[in-house]
Amino acid sequence: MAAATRVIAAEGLGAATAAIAQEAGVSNGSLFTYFETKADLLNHLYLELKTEMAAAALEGLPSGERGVRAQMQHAWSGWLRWATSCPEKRRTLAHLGVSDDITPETREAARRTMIGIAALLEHSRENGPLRAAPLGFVSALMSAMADTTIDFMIGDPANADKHCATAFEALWRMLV
Amino acid sequence: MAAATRVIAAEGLGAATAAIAQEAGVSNGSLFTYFETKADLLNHLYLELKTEMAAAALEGLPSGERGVRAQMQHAWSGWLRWATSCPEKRRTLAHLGVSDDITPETREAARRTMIGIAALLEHSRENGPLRAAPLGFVSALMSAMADTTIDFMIGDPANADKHCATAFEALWRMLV
Amino acid sequence: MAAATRVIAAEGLGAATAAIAQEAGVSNGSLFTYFETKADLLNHLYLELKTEMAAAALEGLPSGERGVRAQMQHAWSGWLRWATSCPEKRRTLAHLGVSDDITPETREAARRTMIGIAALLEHSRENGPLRAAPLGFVSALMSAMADTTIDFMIGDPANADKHCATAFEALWRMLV
Amino acid sequence: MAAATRVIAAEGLGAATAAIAQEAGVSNGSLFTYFETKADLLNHLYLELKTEMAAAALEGLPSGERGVRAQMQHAWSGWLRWATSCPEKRRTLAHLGVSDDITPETREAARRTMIGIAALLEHSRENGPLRAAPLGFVSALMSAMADTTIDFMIGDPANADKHCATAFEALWRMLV
DNA sequence: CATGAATGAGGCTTCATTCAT
DNA sequence: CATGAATGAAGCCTCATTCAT
Repeated sequence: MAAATRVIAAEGLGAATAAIAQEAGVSNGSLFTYFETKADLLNHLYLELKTEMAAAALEGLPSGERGVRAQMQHAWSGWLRWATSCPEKRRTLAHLGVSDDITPETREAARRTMIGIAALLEHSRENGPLRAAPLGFVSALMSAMADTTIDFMIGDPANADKHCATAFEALWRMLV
Repeated sequence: MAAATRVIAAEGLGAATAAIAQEAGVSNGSLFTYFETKADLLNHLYLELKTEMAAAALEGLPSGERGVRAQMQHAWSGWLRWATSCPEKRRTLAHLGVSDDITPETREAARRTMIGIAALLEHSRENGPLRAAPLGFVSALMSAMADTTIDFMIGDPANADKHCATAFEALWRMLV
Repeated sequence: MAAATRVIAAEGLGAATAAIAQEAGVSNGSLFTYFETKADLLNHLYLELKTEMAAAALEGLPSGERGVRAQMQHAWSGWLRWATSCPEKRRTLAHLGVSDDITPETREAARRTMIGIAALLEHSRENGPLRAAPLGFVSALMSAMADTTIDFMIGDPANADKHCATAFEALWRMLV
Repeated sequence: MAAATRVIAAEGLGAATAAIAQEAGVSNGSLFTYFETKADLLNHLYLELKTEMAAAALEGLPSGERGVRAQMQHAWSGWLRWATSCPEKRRTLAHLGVSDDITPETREAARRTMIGIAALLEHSRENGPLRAAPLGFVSALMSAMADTTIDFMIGDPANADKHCATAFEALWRMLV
């Protein structure tokens, strides 16, 4: 799993299964003891990374009495910090996100791991101008902004925190 | 070029050059008379589609005296309308956007075709809260929002105009 | 052994040893405790099935005083009844019969298990037109006719007995 | 095609496509320019060999006024002579005949190439003891006898003609 | 003796690219 | 310049067999 993350981050989804196996220190045949198919491996990896990302966002979430903005900002920071501190995981996740090998079932499962964040988002926008839009749409907008911000944080580490904060303010203006 | 758009929209970047040639009605060998390499073809296609997209956004742009908001809204609508009315071009562009075969030079050239939009954006945010952020960052945020919105417009055509408008308002709140 | 019969009947000689082991309810490794090699397993299986087939043909053979035709017909019926009542064994035997993994030694041993039938055949043809042909040739002709008949009995069960009798009469005309 | 015949005769159906390509003097990739699949190659080969075999049996067939027995004997000789003079084709055909890769369509097409022989057979048995049996059954019996005889002719070339004649007499006793 | 994960050679097939015609 | 057969490297996956536990 970790080996696959590294290899895919470096070579993209075209990475050979043999390369992943080698990076993992096992024979190429062994890989298929654990995953029936390359696609199967990719699906597992996608779900694992998404789950880890969601956990990073929600870890140590302040209680609701601190206000939903504080909660949201915490989640945003956690999310972006995780992504910038594990650039390989993030890069691999980006590759997987656009792969045709990821099944709808896996995407749905991944969506469910982010349900906590969706709840926060729902709460944030409930009285704001986006209150009438589909939640999935608002979520997707937020994700897209996060991804973009992460790219800039990685590309310009000196100002990473500033970009993170700037984007959050922009997001918040969008929502409320 | 059009053939490549159709084939890549349908089969992804893994599409065989032979399939593209066949769709274009030429022999597979001929393809390499026009493009040295598959990667070369992809780079040309990327640039062409990006250029067309930028043109669609800026076509019929109202004069500055109508206000920058009106200009921006026009560009936004043009952009999204183009993307939703040519889903194959849009899909192919999305594939190309994440390809490792697109060179930095091509990406830079593509960026330049969008310089008109960037100028609009610069003007829009000049007194707003994002005035201090790098323009590239703000551009990327806008592009990400546009892409996301396009997905929802295509997925829910009945409400396409509503989504388009909703997202523009959100974008504008972000900017000013 | 029984598991191998079932699996090979279903999947052919390409059946994986792991599949056979699983069908037998043992681990794939254990299979190689009993058989050194897949080829070894196949040879044992071939011999077992051939032996069983010969036994089915000769079981309850009437005494010689009833005449050699009666004996031969009994053997023929027993043989074909066995094959049609155990189609998996028959199918597997057919697969094994053409396999390169079956050694000459095994084939020779299998031939010996059918020595009783050969004796009957020898007795049947001793004054007939095939008296001068090599016994092995006549045996092979009979086997080929039996195999063909079995196929038609399995494919057309309603007339199985009729086909069995028809073929025996044809065989007998050949022999005497 | 000829290369495939040689390689399959020597190595069986497990023969690697690469080996066939090499024997044919082309690269392994080229093989798939002509045949979509290994199975496709096998089906073509099967049909070609069957067609050739049928042609060999019927070539120079005497006119009906010489009597059906003379015609049948001519066909039988032609058939067996072809098989014994091209042992590789014959061996390959035997392998293909039991392969799961040969589709029902191909088998049906092969059957049609032998329709001339079937007609002869129909004529031969029309007043004989097998007149009531399905023609397919009688055909299959004849084929099985032919195959067996061929094996003995190849294994004992010195007596090939004698075996050929012996078997024909046996066949004729069966039929009339 | 049983287990089952590990092995790695080998098979089929794809495809970007070349080149003789 | 067009053609399309030929190329062969590379990829995914299977499976008989081994061996540490």
